[in-house]
Amino acid sequence: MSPWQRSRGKTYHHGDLRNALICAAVGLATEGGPERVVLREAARRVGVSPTAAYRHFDGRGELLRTVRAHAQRMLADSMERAAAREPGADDPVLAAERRLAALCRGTSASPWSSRDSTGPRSACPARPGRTPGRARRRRSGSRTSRRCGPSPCSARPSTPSPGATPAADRPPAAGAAAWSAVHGLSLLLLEGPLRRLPAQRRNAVVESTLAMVVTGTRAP
Amino acid sequence: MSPWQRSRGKTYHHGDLRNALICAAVGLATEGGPERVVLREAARRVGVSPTAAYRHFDGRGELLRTVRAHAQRMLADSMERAAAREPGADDPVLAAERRLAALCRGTSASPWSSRDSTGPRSACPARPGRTPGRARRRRSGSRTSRRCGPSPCSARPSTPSPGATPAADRPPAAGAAAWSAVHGLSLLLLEGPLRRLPAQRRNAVVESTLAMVVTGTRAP
DNA sequence: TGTACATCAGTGAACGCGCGTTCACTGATGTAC
DNA sequence: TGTACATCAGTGAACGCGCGTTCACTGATGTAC
Repeated sequence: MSPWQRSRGKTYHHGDLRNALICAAVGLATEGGPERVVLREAARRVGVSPTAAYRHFDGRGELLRTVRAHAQRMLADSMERAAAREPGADDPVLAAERRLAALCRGTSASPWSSRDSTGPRSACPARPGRTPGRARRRRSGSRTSRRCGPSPCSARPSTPSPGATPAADRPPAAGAAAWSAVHGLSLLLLEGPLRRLPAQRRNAVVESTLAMVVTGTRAP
Repeated sequence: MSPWQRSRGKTYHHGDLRNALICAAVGLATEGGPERVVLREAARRVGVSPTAAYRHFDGRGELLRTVRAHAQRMLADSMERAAAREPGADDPVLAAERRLAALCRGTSASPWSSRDSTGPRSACPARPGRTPGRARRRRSGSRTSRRCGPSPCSARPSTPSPGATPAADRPPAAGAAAWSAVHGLSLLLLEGPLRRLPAQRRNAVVESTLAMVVTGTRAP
């Protein structure tokens, strides 16, 4: 379809294509994990030819990396917001436990499973045997990127979160235990056998897990 | 290559192709999850043409289902073996806790992440848009399937395990908490950021998580 | 003990599909004059 | 205020790839006689 044949209201220049593609890819990743981030499908959802994506990304790899960064930011945001909502407590131990529980709730409340930020295979191309050619060099400082905000999908920009993933090579054992529980809970609820649990049972499972984490990691 | 051109020692009839294909597919799933179970690749690893697989499976879907069942059986086996190795205790509570811990160890010791048995997308075809044709009807009671054992990859046949996944629709909340921790731990260790942890730290993380589960789910 | 023959279990070529990517192109946009 | 023009941001066609699957085939195998 030629540009002038487009229906009225659709401009030839999208105006925010980079962010729109990220949003579409984020949707794909949410639905089926990083492997489902398919450049052509993202372009299709935005209503644009696959080629257009190469104006904004070096290729599928860069789109995927961008989506991953976005996922991590959203997860951190969700955790931070949950922790911020939590009222304090006079007892510092109680306050810490509440904050931990809130962080955990933030994790499982996020539409982003932590799998998307932790899985090692997220970085692999969908077709491992493919040798991608060299993407054309993009122009820097394009009008569009100047015009648009840095955060797609209406997400607020975020600062690094203190609740984010600890260094992978040296996790404190108790922290890793809590991490395991929250990570596992997220996966079971978001994409595992518990994903169809009615809200009430779901809450019971979440609270039960948090209670286990808080009680089980408390100093003896 | 025609059969008579094959190197000596390779028979034209494989003799155990069904199991060999399952083993290859199991290897693929272990490396990269269910999405990586690629029929052609499995055939390639066995050294057979892709078409040959259709003598033993209705198509990729049936191969995948078989692999999944196999994964679940291996996981249950691993858990059962670990529990059986655990010495009893006079105190029934202590005995139950030990058994629980052993079951958990069995889970994370299995080369099969529980993801392979729990992920909802495991059932999806790798190429969702594909409409597979009708596979040819296979002959029943072939010589090969009569000749070969039911358990590929040298796995012992197993009985249904009491430690297997609880019913998805009605998990006891405390059980789900423990499940979350073990599930999460497995994923972090097997394919997450903790996969390169040295053995000592790895054990510390496992034991710490088990302690959290045991302490955290103990009746108050 | 041979032999003929039905059936089994493989083969290679080919199909259509969706993918990532490249190419040459063209209308839209912004700006210098 | 117009206009010419460089640049931007899209387009459609095409490429090669690997995939699942189908087809017609052929050698190996087992068995009835």
